[in-house]
Amino acid sequence: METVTSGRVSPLRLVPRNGLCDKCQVRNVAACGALEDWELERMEAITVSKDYVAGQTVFEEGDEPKYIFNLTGGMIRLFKLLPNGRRQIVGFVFPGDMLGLAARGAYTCSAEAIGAVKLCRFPREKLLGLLDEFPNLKSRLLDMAADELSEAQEQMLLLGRKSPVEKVASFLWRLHNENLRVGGPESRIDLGMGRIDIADYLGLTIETVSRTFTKLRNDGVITLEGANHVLIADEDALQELAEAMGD
Amino acid sequence: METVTSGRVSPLRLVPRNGLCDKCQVRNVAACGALEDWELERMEAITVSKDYVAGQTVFEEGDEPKYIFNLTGGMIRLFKLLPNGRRQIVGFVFPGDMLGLAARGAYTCSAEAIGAVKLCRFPREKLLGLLDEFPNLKSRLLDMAADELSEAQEQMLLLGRKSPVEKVASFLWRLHNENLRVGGPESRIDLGMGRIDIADYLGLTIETVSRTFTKLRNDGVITLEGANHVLIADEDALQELAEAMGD
DNA sequence: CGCTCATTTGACGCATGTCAACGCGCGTGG
DNA sequence: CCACGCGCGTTGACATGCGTCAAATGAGCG
Repeated sequence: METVTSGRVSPLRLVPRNGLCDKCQVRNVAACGALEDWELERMEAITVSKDYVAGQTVFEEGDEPKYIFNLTGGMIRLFKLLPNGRRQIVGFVFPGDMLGLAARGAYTCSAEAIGAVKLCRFPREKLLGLLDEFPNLKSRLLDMAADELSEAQEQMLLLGRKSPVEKVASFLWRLHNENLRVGGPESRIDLGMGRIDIADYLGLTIETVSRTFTKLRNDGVITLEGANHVLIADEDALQELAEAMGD
Repeated sequence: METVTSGRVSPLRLVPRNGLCDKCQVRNVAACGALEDWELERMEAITVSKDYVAGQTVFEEGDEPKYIFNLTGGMIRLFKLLPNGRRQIVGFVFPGDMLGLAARGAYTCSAEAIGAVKLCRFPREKLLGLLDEFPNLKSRLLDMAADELSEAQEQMLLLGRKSPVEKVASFLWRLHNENLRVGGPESRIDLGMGRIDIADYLGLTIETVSRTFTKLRNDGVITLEGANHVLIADEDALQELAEAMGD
């Protein structure tokens, strides 16, 4: 947050043009925030806006990566499948995040819309071509890749070495921080997905996820508002569980 | 393997100079392979070669990332620790790989030499400065970050959804392919690390790792040559286990 | 009101972690 | 040269936490 990223946003003026990007909600957090106006125009020329419905596939693992995307609304799950059907969700995509960037030769995982989704689509080749002209953007993408890698490492720690309670607490803690980042409500978390997605993200079964929510409620750490909303009752306790402070 | 990476190596001539890089063993696989001779000279000017002994720390999670490294010999483990001491190894570094590149603001994990290690060290700021002059290198780093991310996703799948047998088989399969990549022996795998490292990489205990090796031996998939060398007895069986084809 | 699907809860078993003993190789020192 | 200790790996006995299977409950919607 306090790095290269933050210094970048300020000097941009949003001059009125008639393109997509002017009304883009995520421009301040997305990669295009690194662009000057004239660069943005070039981007816009190769950009198409696309809508997806809940459950719709954006791309599948192994597909030729013809496009790179920028999520402007909704939420996407990235996952890999084993031949026997077991699924691991390797990440969620939030508004402002890039999608399909890291793919070289083939998408390394599949992407599905969780709810209704809106995204900007760029032909991969053309975007990569622009990269040579816009060194700013290239650096920005490198930074984003670094952040993704860092998150992936954190997730490996979670999957390999955390207990179910710690996993669920970590998951809630992350959503909470994502809320804070985009200036959402203080302590009300919208899960935005079902128990299956949570389970496949945390390497658990839906039953264990459900039981763990119940346990956290009984321990006074959270309150449940229906199945899809969580109120943080004891923020310190949640953080300690998430970071596995108590043995 | 068949992507951007492979086309890159051919046009380079190794003109005789008196620098470090001329005798570098990994130049063909490392990032510096993307450089022209005059660029390489610039790199060399900021490069220092360093040696580490077994178990020595290269950097620790949270440290300010003053340096970026390129491993030229030996093997390094990257790991994260939980407050209670549990450890997750998030990756191994092989000769030719970059180290500490993704860090922004702080190293995201710790790095230790597994055996004796030799690496090239670049001051981070200076290297990043050179990036603006060498767009080739920047692209190459972006590609390397993409590959790392892909590996991380594969590891998440392993940690979250594979059984112990599948985990160990995957691990052996990876070392096997790494062997092939660098033109090593066909079916003899040098583990190069102890059971604790394997366990902390696969999210298991050392006992389970040991029992799993024994099971794979009894099932005729591998042969054990001491504790540190594995012969692949049934390559197809190993691959099927690694990719979780059965069940 | 009743269907369907998601979530919760319960009962049970097994796989994997835990704790402990043993064997082996290796270096050190008597 | 052998005795010893130490670290590492293997094996065994045991327990328990999580997955599996099944049923109950609840929410959304026609």
